[in-house]
Amino acid sequence: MARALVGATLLVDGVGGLVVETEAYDHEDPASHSFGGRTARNASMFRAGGCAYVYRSYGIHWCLNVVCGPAGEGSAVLLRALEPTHGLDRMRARRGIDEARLLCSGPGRLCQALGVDASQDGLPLDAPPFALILPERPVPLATGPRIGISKGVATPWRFGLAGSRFLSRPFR
DNA sequence: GTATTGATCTTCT
DNA sequence: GAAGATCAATACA
Repeated sequence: MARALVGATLLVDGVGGLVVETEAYDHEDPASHSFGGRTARNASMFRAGGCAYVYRSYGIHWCLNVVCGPAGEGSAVLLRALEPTHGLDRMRARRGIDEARLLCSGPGRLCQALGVDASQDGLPLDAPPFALILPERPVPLATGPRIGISKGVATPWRFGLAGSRFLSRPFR
C-alpha cells in the first residue's frame, strides 16, 4: 500500500496534492505504534483499512496515516509529503509561508497545510472531507530507510516519487 | 552547509 | 522521568 499510494492524489476539503512520500508500518514492526497493542491513541490504526489514523507527534504536530489491512491488524501508511496542486492559497494561509516546496514537505507540515487534526481521526478516506484518487499509471519509485525512528531502522519501508522536489528529505 | 535546542502530548518505565 | 513516525529558529563553519 505504501508503494501504491505514491503518485495518488489526496484532498481534504478540496485542499491537497500529489502524494510523493510514504512510509509503511505494520503490526509486526517494532517501530510501529501498533506494535505494543491497542491504546486510546492508536485505536483507529486497528480499524479496517481505508480510514485515517491521526496522531500527535512530539506533542506539537499532527501526522496522517492511511489504515491498511483487516480490522484488528494495526497496519498503516504514514503520508510524509505532498506536491501541492489544489488550494495553495489556503495552505499558505495555514502554514504562514509562501514557498510551495515547504508547504507539505514533512508529515507535520502536511497536516498543518491540509487542516488535519484529531477531528479527522478514524474518518473514512473515500468520503468528504477526504478524497483519495489512486494513480492511473505506475510511477517511478525511490526506496530507503524510514526517518526519525530508533527501532526497525534497517527496514527499507520509505517510498518516494523518484526525483521529486517536494520530498521531506532526498533519497540516495 | 551542519548542529543544537525548544515547543510540550501521549505512552511507558 | 524519559522518549518519540517533527519543525523552526538560532548558532556556528
